[in-house]
Amino acid sequence: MLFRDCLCFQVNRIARKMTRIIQELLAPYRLTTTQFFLLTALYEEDGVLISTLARKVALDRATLTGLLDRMERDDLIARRPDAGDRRAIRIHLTQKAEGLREELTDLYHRNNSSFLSLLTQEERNLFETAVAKLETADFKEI
Amino acid sequence: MLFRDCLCFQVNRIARKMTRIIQELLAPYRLTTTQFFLLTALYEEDGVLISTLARKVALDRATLTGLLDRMERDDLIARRPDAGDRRAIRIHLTQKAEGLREELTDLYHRNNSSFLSLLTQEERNLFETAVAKLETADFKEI
DNA sequence: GGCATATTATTTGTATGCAAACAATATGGT
DNA sequence: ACCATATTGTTTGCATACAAATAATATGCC
Repeated sequence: MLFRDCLCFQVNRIARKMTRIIQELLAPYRLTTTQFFLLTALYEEDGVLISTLARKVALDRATLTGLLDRMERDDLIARRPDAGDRRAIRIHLTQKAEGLREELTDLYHRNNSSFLSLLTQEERNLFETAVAKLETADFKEI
Repeated sequence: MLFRDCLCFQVNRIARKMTRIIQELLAPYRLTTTQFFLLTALYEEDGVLISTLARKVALDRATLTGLLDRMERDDLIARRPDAGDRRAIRIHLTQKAEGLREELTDLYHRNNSSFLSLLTQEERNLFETAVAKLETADFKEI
């Protein structure tokens, strides 16, 4: 078997490529792809705990700490203490982020449609299946 | 459309998960997943130029500089000047890396089989097609 | 109430990953 | 030979990404 046939490598390669493509679209907004995804997640539900957000975007909480630091610096989000739990912090969108909501949501849909338009319906279904299978697999005994 | 339905996000998510799974398998060898892929590429063809290697593993040359620095530090590869072109550098596997060839190749196949076993033959074919489409698309006008 | 345990977010340390700029060297046209 | 241009690998600066350890706070059990 050849190196390039490795499934993990292939997935990583197209992940990097897709990320770079979105990155270019985001240049006018001075946002990274990860920040864009995080904003999109927050547009769906604002004021969530950092832990909840981490689960939603499938990133480590430690990764979110730095990410949120930079987004707070750039006035995109604000950290606010949770009322009931003094350990917890809730993330809120700023006015600036709200102002970008429509444009970024539109960009999100256009970009996703662009990716999806490359695939047939059958391929889209497969992708969903494959993602679901890889997502739930535990790979305990390789 | 919901955030998690985004194709780019999904691909990135499973890429991270697959990478983490390989990472655990590699723990005994003190190798990262990227280093493992680079070694696998070199097992296929040794003594290649850094630029060639960068194209093969689809990484930026700047990324390879650091990667190769660490692998040289860990005595896995050696940089040697090219005979004909004084700008060029060829990457060679060390004895230590050669000593790991069989084990790592085996791990590579077992792991890849494990991932592939989740998919039916039809799904594998469709996946390959989808990856190829995403890989060759240029996304000039989104 | 008191304490072992879990959860929350952060810190630290390391390793990708890329864009832009750079120095050294090749190459091609004249 | 000369010079504009391209290519090669590196450097710098920035932004992920995660493991392991940590401090602060909740929770559950007695």
